[in-house]
Amino acid sequence: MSLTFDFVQPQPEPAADRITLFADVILPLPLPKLYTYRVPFELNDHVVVGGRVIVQFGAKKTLSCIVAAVHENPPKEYQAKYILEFIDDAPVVTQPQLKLFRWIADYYLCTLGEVINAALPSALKLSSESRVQLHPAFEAETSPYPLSEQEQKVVAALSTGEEGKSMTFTEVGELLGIASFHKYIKSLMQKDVVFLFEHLQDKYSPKVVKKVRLAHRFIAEAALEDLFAQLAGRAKQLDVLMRYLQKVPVYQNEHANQRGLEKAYLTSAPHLSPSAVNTLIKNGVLEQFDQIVSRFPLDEDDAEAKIHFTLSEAQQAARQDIMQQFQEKDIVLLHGVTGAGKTEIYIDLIKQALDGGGQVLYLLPEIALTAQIVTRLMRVFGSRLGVYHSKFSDNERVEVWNGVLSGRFQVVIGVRSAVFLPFDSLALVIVDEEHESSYKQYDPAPRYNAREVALMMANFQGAKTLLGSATPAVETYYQTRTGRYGLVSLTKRFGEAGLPEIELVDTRKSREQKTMLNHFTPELMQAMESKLAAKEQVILFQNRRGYSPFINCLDCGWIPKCTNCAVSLSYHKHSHELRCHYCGYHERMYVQCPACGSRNLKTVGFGTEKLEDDLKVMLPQANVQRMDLDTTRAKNSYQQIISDFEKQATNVLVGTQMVTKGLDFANVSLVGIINADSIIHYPDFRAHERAFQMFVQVSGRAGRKGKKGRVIIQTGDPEQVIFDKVIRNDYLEFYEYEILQRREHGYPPFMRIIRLTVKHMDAVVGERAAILLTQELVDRLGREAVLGPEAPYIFRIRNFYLQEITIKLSREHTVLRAAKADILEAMNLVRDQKEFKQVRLAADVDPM
DNA sequence: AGCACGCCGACT
DNA sequence: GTCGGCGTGCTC
Repeated sequence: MSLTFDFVQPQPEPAADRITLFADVILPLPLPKLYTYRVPFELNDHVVVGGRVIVQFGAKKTLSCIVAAVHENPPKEYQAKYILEFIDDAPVVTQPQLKLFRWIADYYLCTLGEVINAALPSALKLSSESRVQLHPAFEAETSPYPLSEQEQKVVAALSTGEEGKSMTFTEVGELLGIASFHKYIKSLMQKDVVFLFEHLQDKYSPKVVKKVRLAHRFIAEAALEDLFAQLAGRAKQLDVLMRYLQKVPVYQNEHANQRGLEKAYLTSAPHLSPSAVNTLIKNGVLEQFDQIVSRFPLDEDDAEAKIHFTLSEAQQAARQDIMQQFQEKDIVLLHGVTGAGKTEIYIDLIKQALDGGGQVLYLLPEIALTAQIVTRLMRVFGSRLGVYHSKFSDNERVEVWNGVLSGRFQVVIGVRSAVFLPFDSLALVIVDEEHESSYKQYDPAPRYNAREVALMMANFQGAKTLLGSATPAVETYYQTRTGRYGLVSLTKRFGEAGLPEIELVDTRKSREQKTMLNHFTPELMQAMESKLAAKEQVILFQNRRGYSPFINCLDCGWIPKCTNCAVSLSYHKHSHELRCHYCGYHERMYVQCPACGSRNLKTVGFGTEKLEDDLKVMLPQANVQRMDLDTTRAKNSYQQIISDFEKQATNVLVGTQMVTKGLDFANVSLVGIINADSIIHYPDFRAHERAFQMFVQVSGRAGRKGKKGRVIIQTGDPEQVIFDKVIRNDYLEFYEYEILQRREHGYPPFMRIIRLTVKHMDAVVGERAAILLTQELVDRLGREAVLGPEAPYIFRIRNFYLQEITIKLSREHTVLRAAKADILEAMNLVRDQKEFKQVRLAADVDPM
């Protein structure tokens, strides 16, 4: 595959009997339509739908893009440019994927380019880098323009070496040793000394290991004996050779020698001399060669280590039930309490699907995709398992992509974006923790929900989908009631572990009685002390990071605010900073009030950091660790905190959402929810659902392996209906209560919501645009379907003023289709107004 | 998304 | 007088 090309486009005169092909391509840009390029005739055989091609887009840009369609219809309005180069002989994006991507773009109101951008690992996209080359007509003696010293340097570098040598911009910068080298390139171009071109590079590089093997002529026994004789006295070389022969049974198996041995195995061995290895290579005893290897190595031996487990009776029954329901329904919800052993059931079903020859996709939220679960699946599925994680490098992602394409990986366990992988014969899709809001991508388009995309993909490919959760999304459970989804419930915890006992503690009462110890009620404090004394562990959940959400001057009332967003700055004690949690703006903590000079600066409210600080004082004997966005930013810190907790090096773990899922530690006997009210009182129709899920999920961390756990929820309002359901762990009752609310107020699952956000640097312009958009929507959809415009609670983020419009639609497909067309039309109408050219509009379908 | 073309302020 | 700011329009 060569990626260099020249700009002289072939212009064959099309003969009458020649077929001229055109390709519609998807550019990796947020453009609403496809662009049509002409296929050079002699490359007609190379066009593949789903393959990458290189085209010139605009005056300067060269891009790689995906062929979406090939046809013979020349565009009428314009002259199509030629495709410059074909990168792939076979599609990297398959037909089923293209179909799915079109559905995503359509459903989530975004462009195909945006979907492609999110879907392809960036290493499958090509990067273009500008290069300079000496102009062929340039001759130093005849050039009419004088060159500066710097310019001469560049010319000298370009004229040494072979004809037509080129340099990248970066290299020119390095040569001149300055950052501002662009002016010299520009000047050289004006003087016709150099010209520019774009060079596209494939960013994916396979992993290569250096290997060695015994030169062929020594394989015969006699030759080898001769060799030993020759090397007599060269002890180091003999050592190396002995080690090689020990590891590679040259006699028994000549192929073993062909495969060779990793060079590093010899050079980095403790008692061998690396230079002796090199000498043997130099003298032709050993041959060195490169081998492309997978980044996901797996010894065949590992397959032997497969674990065998048997399902419990309850699990067995659930599995049977799921299979039964799959007979009639494509989608089944497995509603199982935390710790019921859903994973074993999944594994069993995956095995069965693989035996039938199909592919399996197993989706997990990012935080739940831990090394533990991967190791477990590896043991069962060995090299057939691909792992798709956002922490992986791009090269690793390309390998998973190609592995799915080639059939090497039949099972993939992955996060949200794994739905974009090139499956073509899915038999089973599992969406674990299906209620998780992290399945929904919020910011850059496509604003998709991986659960819904997975369901659609399964539908397209005739696969069955199993949704799993202890606290199913209300929308999902509703579908089991309508009969669209099947339902299987697992209500008992695996292995005797009972459900934890949940108690409410009234913080208002404690405050009145002045018995609060910082932010802890005496009940929680006592419970912690007794659990710690019993050498058991504690998890504390507080849904706010930092030390305090804001600080306040006691003398003049000043509160520091973010300069870019309409929020107060949170105080982070460890870094001595005030930080904005929306845009990342930060400044040093003040010693005195900049408004009045007072030193009476008080922190108001509390976050995880303050809890950690307080606990270290209040429980000096305990080892307290904090787990939130701030302590897990570094690559392995999350794993480190988990493993410390697992080894019981830490006794108390304080954290945000992160502590609510995936952590299964047998020794945790107490979970504390510090401030339940902040979770319940949230201006959103899903607030109660989220609160219920969070409380139940975090409670599930308490008590495993036969120990009964205890959960203490601190609240100022214990009368809240939702607590009653949480305490009895009664999902059904919660559901019945919640579905009534949804029906009454016209929320999902009864109505569908599309949220439009209008952003502008100027609040007034933004508001005017929002009013116009609302009017246009009302004209098309009717008054009752459109709510707003309204400035959200946080009305300015990153210097953009926000306005929100909420559209409620009936769930009927035909209504939805028409409405989406209307919405796009209204948005385009606003965009086309001169006054609103700078306005940014975003649509979020099914926001969470 | 880039990048070129096109109209108004501080400099050789 | 020009260099260059970034506003808006287009890319097959």
